[in-house]
Formats: sequence, C-alpha cells, structure tokens
Amino acid sequence: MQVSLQALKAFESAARQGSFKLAAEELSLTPTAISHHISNLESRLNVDLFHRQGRRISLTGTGIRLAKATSDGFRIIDSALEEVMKTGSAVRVTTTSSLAAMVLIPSQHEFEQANPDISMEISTGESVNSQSHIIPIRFGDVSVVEDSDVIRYESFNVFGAYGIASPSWSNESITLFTTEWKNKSLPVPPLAAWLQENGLDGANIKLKKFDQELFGIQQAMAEHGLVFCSTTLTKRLVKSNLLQQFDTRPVKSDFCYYVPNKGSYETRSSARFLNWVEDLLKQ
Amino acid sequence: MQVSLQALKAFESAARQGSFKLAAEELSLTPTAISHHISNLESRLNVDLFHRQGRRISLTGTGIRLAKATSDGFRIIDSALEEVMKTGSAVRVTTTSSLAAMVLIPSQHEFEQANPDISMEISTGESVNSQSHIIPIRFGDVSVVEDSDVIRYESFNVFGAYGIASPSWSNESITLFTTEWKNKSLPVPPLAAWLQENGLDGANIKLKKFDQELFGIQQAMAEHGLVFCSTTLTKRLVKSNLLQQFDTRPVKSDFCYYVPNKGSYETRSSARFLNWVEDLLKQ
DNA sequence: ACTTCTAGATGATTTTAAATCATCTATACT
DNA sequence: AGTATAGATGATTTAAAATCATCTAGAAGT
Repeated sequence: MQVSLQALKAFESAARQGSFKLAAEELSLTPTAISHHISNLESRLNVDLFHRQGRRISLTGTGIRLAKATSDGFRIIDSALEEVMKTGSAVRVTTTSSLAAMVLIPSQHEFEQANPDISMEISTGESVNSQSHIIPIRFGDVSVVEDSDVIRYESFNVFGAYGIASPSWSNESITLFTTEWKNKSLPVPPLAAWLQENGLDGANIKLKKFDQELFGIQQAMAEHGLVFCSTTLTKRLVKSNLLQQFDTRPVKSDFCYYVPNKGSYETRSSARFLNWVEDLLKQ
Repeated sequence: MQVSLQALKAFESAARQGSFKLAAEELSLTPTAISHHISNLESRLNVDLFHRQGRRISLTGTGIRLAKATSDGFRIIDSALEEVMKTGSAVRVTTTSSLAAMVLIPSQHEFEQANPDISMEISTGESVNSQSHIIPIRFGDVSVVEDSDVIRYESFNVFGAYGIASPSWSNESITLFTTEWKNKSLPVPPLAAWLQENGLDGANIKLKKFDQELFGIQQAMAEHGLVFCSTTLTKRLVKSNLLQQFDTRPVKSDFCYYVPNKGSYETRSSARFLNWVEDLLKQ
C-alpha cells in the first residue's frame, strides 16, 4: 500500500475536529502520533493537507477535498461495522406472546449465563417483524412449514392448577379453558383427538375460549381450573409446581414452532441461540 | 480502535476476489497474513465472515453485507487519494499558444530536471480551462487584473531575424509584423509609445498583422523580417541566436501575464511551479 | 482408489510500523 | 513580560503485522 490507513484515520479525525489534540483524544493516541501520521501522509502524497499557523492549523484546499472523501468512506465502513458487531454480540428474537412470556423470558437469564458474550433481546408483536437479523419464532401449521425449519412439534394435554384433585372425567360437569386463535387459517386445538385418546366423550365438558394460550393457562392458575393447551408452554410451570398434570395422555397436534429460513441464520450467536432454544423446547 | 483497518482492507480484497491467495497478491502479502487478518476480524466482531468448505471459501450473509460497505468505503477513499496524489506529483498548466510554444514547452524539460518528482503538463485552448487544479496563465490587461496575481509585466520591442542588418529607421520602407488580438477588449500593442520612445514617426513603416504573436515572430524568422512583439516571448530566441535585438529601447505596455487567484494554489507542486515560472519570465 | 497439488489454518518467530517520551518552537492569553 | 498550550522533531520503545515452517482437507489427475 502507498499510504497507511491509520494515517488516513488520523487525518480524518484531525480534519473533522480541526485539532491534532482532539483527534488524539478521539483515537486514544498522543498528539505526537497524529502529527507523525499527518506529516507522513503529506510527504507520501507530496501535498500539504494543513496550513500551520504556529499552533493553529487549518485545512488546505486539497485537505478539504481529501477530508470529505475520508469522512464519507470511513463513515460507511464504521456504520457497517457497528451493525455487524451488534449481530455478533446480541441475538434478537421475536415470537408469540405466549412463548415469550412462558418460556423465553423466564429462560433469558439462563441463556445469557451460559453465553456471557451474547445478549438476548426478546420482542413480541408484528411491528418488529421481518427485519433482517431478527430471528422470528412462529407458531403454525406443520403442513405449511418446511421440515428443516421446525424446532418443536407440539403436543397438547390438560393441565390443572397445582394442588387441585384429579377430576373424575366422566361424572361431573367440568369447565375447560382452551384456545381459539384469532388467525382463522390455523387448525383448532386437537381436543377431539385428545378425548378419543383418553377414551372420553366430552359431553360433560364446558369450554371457555381465549385467543392466546397464555390467557387460558393464567386463568387456570388463578381460578384453580383446568386448561387444554400445548405442552411446551406448561413444561416449566409443571416443573416448578405451579401447574400439574393428571394421568391423561397427551396428543400430537398439527402445530409446531418454527423459524422461517432457519438455515440462513449463520452468525455464531444465531447458531448458538437456535441450538439452545431447540434443546429448551425438546422433550 | 476496535478493529484494524488493515484487516478490513484484507477482508475487502478477499471478499471481492473470493480468494485469500488472490487478495494476498493484490496487497503484496502472503496468504497467511490474509488468513490471520480475517480470523482476527471474525473473532473481534464475533461473527463468521467466510464459510470454509475445506480449501474453498464463500462469504456468509454477514460477510456479504460487510463486504459491500468496505468496498464502497475504500473505493471512495482510494479514488480521492488517487486524485490528491496526482495533484501532488504533477502540475497542469494551460496558457496561450504563444507562451506555451515559445516559452513553457521549450523549458518543460528543464523544470522536470529541477523537480524530478513533479511532472508538468501543458495545454492550450479554452476547453481545458477552469478545471480545478489546472493552473491557467493568462495574458491580459493590467488594469483588470489583481496586482498579486501578476507574474510578469510585459514590455514590447522590435526584433529581427538573426543576421540581418539593423534597419535605418527613418529612410527606407520597412515592413513590421505585429499583433491584433481577436479579443477586441484587449489593448493594442504599444507601437505608438515605442515610436515615441525611440524618436521615430513611423511614416515609412508598413504593418502586417497576425492574431497571435507567435505567428508574427515565426514569420519574421522565416522571411528575415522584423516583428514588434513582447519581450517575454523572444528572450529565449534572442539568447539562442535565432532572433536579434537592435539598438532600440523597449517600452512598457498595458499587458501582463497573470494567474487568476494565484494565492489559492497551495500544493507544493503548484507553489514550486509558480516560483519557477515567475523566475523564468523575470527579466 | 491412490497420489499429487493447492488453498487455507495454525503457532512460533521475526520484522516493521506505529506509539511514546523527551525536548523544542511559536503563539495565544493573562 | 510570563505562562500555558498546540504542535514539530528526533530517538527510543512497544506492539502489531508479516513471515516461516508445518499441517490439514479437498480437488484434480492418473
């Protein structure tokens, strides 16, 4: 190379700030280093870049032109670097309220403990969606999702608030919270299959529907009731004795959690997050 | 600084060429250096920039984004550097055909000998004019020019082809070549003042006019005739015995050579050229 | 399938560039 | 005038970057 890039960086800063001293501070160097860089630059280019009026300096015409280019050039590079650095040190996830509130947010700290160099940002809602480098975890119909994008095939079961007695399924009248998604193109929760799997007819079951699983689960906990919902969301609550399972058998569903174009997330932090979240949801 | 600019340069080249080996050649380094730079960059940014498939490499998504920014940024900087380097290593001058042909071009070699690091480009004609960093040397009316821009106040005299006898000014019929500039706002050559200064009435002098001094001078040499013209153009020819002076006295004129906004040429090569050309025209 | 060749990775060592220190000059400010 | 500040200059130290030697894996040729 003809001229040193560090010298150009020093020049850019000095030109922008009109002072070698300030440039030195900005770049964490001594003013001497800036002076050396700039005079080196001037002699290599064979032009004056600054007028020296004793201790006061000002750009020459050539200096002005070069300063414009170096500022523009470095600004482009620096802002890209900043962006890349962000993608390296943080992983941004957006997902459903239910998964966020019941699974991801409670485990956020654990992820950051295990990966101290990666910070994790979780968001919900549509607005943030589909910005590149934000990883969406969606809940959807298995039949319209690429197999390789799936991170969890969903099963359903009935759960109850901790401490309540196991209901006698055939005799008494039972209220069961369940979900009816706002998005009508989604399948309905596999309650019929679950009843069949467990040899019940469901005649004595009254349903109360919420538009997010989260609400049904919370309601069950609050009212010591029962909820028919996905097993992924409840696993943690069962483990921590806020919710309990009965002797019913879970059923598979047409639902899954998936990351669209999962294969395209190739940064180290994305890869580590995806492995981690798959382990988290597994089993 | 967070990341080394040289590493970015190495990355930029490798990304553009798709090969560490080629990048190494481009930057006159070993492939090892490129490899070190890029892995250093990757670990600092905490992202992968290249996929390594054995001996084949390809950019990751992040790599592509960064490569775009670095290419753009470095291209802007490099092209400005190239431009600045040109202004440092060459001086471009544009002037009248006469000054170019009779003074500047014959002395061009001498300037480049004295300033081996500066090359000199001479052009004539209007088209090239007023591009920044091209120095125009104009011929004009003293009264409309800033004093500080003048590099030579012009005098006029009569010159003859070398070897001819001194004319007897009062007795014989004399043909004198002179100039009538196309640009009518210029003064006329100070022939009347010259006649007065030399105590002549000019009744026996026939004038033949050219629109550039150059032509009158060449005609005089070709036809062993006489020419009334500026002393700057003829000095060199007199010194080399292609033209001769007589015992006539020169007269001052309203003409001068000047460089518009002379003070604004602040590059080293411009400054050296301007000093040199002023010395060249002086006396 | 086997060798050979090439691109790149890795770690130790050397070389070069860059930063600093000490000293000096000019000028702006009390 | 005297002091304080910004920058210049040259010698020295320090740290970064290049190289060398060695190794690995995939591609190409037989």
